[in-house]
Amino acid sequence: METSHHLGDLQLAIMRVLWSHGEATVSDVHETLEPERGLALTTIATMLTKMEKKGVVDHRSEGRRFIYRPLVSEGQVRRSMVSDLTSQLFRGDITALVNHLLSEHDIDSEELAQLREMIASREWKEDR
Amino acid sequence: METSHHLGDLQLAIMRVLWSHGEATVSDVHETLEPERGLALTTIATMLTKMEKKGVVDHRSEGRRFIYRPLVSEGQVRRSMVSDLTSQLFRGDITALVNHLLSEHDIDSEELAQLREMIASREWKEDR
DNA sequence: TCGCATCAACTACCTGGATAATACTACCCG
DNA sequence: CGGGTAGTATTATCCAGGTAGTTGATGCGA
Repeated sequence: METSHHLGDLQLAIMRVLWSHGEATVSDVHETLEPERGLALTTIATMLTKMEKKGVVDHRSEGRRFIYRPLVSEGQVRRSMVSDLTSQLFRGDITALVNHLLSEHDIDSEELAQLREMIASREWKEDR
Repeated sequence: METSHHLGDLQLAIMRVLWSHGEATVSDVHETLEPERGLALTTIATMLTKMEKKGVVDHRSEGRRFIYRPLVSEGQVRRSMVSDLTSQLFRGDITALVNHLLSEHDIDSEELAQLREMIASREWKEDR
């Protein structure tokens, strides 16, 4: 598997709602996203239908309303999207991506220290 | 500026040809991509037209054929696409992305050492 | 019970990426 | 000079993401 779950912007926003709520109705999602997006409720509903067709969410009926539930985890989506980008732009070379991040994006010394920490603890784990 | 140069798969492949050749005709691009993609020449031509309309390439005529030239650098595209992904998936937190890379993608100890090196040299540069 | 509010279904439209056939044009060669 | 060829322009299709109106069912409140 590892079936390239490529999601668009709105789809991600919807997934984020589902991930944090566990499950949600169309209205729930709509209300949550209303402030920053101001989309019609039908837009959300349509999107959820499409996403269900794609297999990233699922629903069950409760009375006349649909309760949606994520079928893929945030981790899966991240892995898949990060992998896609890495292979597209860096021929799959993760260190090349990190190198890019270090040289082309602003990282302050505090963050650098954090990164050093992360790597160190990875290395310990490695030769355990 | 920093105008979000979001490119699709084929568009990236075409850009890569232009970046490595400096400039190229439609046929050049077509011949280069033929092996792995097997696309019609007109497909490449159409794509280049669209890309020109978007402002990522440029052309001049030489006789009856067009010589295309990239208008954005590989670095710009990378920055822009990596930034997009980072803000989409990690709320712009670069260290979160690196953390994700470390824990969710396979990195061998040699690569870890490389990363440690990168960070170290960054830190020196930082407190110069 | 009747009408209104709620909610999903259906349909539609726009954009951009990907793909390609067909049409047009200008040059070169015989 | 006239036609074939090389090469661009035009046009079209398909798909997915994004956006939303209209319609249809249904249950709740007066």
